[in-house]
Amino acid sequence: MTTLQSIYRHPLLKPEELQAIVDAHEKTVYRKGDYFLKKGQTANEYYCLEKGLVRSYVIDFSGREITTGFIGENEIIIDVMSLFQRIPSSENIQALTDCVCYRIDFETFQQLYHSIHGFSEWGRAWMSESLFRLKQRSISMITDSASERYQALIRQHPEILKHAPLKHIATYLGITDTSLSRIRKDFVSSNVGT
Amino acid sequence: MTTLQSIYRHPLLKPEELQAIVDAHEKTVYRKGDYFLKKGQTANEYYCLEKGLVRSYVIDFSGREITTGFIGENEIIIDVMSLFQRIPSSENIQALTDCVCYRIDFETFQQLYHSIHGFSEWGRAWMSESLFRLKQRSISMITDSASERYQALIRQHPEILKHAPLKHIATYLGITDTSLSRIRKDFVSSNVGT
DNA sequence: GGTTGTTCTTGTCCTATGGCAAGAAATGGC
DNA sequence: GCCATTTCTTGCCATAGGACAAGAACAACC
Repeated sequence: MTTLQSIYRHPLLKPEELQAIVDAHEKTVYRKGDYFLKKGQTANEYYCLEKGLVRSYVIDFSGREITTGFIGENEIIIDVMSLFQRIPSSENIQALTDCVCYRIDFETFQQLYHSIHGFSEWGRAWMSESLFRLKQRSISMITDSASERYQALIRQHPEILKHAPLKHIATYLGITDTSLSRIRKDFVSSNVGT
Repeated sequence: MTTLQSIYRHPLLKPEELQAIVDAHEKTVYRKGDYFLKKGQTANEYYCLEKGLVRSYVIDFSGREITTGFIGENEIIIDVMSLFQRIPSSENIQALTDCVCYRIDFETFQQLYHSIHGFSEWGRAWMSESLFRLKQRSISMITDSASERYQALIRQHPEILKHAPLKHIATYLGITDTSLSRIRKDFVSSNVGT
């Protein structure tokens, strides 16, 4: 199963429709450090990530980078608000590693979205799940300790450890890199022998 | 401008299409304490709120209620994941006051959604904005102090003060009601004479 | 392979918020 | 109006995580 097939899997998409969607994508390569989207730009496309790791972040009022998300393989690299509302992005999206991905531009997407019934159903399902995950994240910020959030993140995205510096992970968790360093030390020593 | 017209305003919706959408809703009344949706139920409709205030919440692992959102007038009362994915809801949605709202069931919605081009555009725009607001909330949990978050919430939804007990507001902000009580005291005294 | 910049760890002390408990105030039946 | 319940405030002490700074480890570049 390819990246695109796994991303677009949906019960209402017939094989030939899925094929049409897949064919609308164009393979693209990004190098570590490249930007998929910069704050202030209006997105004109989105990307399905086959290989690599990506980070999105915003700059807060005091100039500090706050990581808003990590995007892993078989996930979509997109600023929904910028792409669909045609407004300048408020976040930056940057490759943490070299990336292989599949690009589709807005116009092509729109045309497929409105001509293939199952595709707009897929789109709504994808948005629903994004909303759900984001809500889970908000709840986790409230109910879980920083250490629990760290462990959950690493469980879901172990590749982050290799490619993102502590400070990026820390701002995603809502703590300082100093604290994360201490949390990680406790975590390691509590695992000795396992 | 009625509640429904304000909620469904969209550049691609022609007046007669908007009218068809509006006509598909049925006025309903809820009493304070009533549930729009309970955890475990699968949503079969959503509601546009004309008058009143609503709270959504989940129960965490230790049995504590965590407020996940407040819904005010001219906003939509919905569990997106449950309604569109046809799965049991993980949250409870409850009226904090008597409410006047307009109900539309899933089947009717689906039919309009797929027959009126502008309506699915509207739906996607609504989802985009929901995602955006939720992301802003996550960022705010990281960059702002509890006191700043409280003040922002009250600015956006002053009616919450009258209708929600401290403990509901506190869990939404991610703090205890004790802390919120102290924060509010500081806030009041810092505003003496203004 | 040294130099420079970045990342990570660690120490010390500080602050925001939590936990718990008691009492005061408000609210809701009846 | 009275009682029971819930909500809100306050005090005391505990704790998680922050601020800052120094040094160690690592990486990158020439």
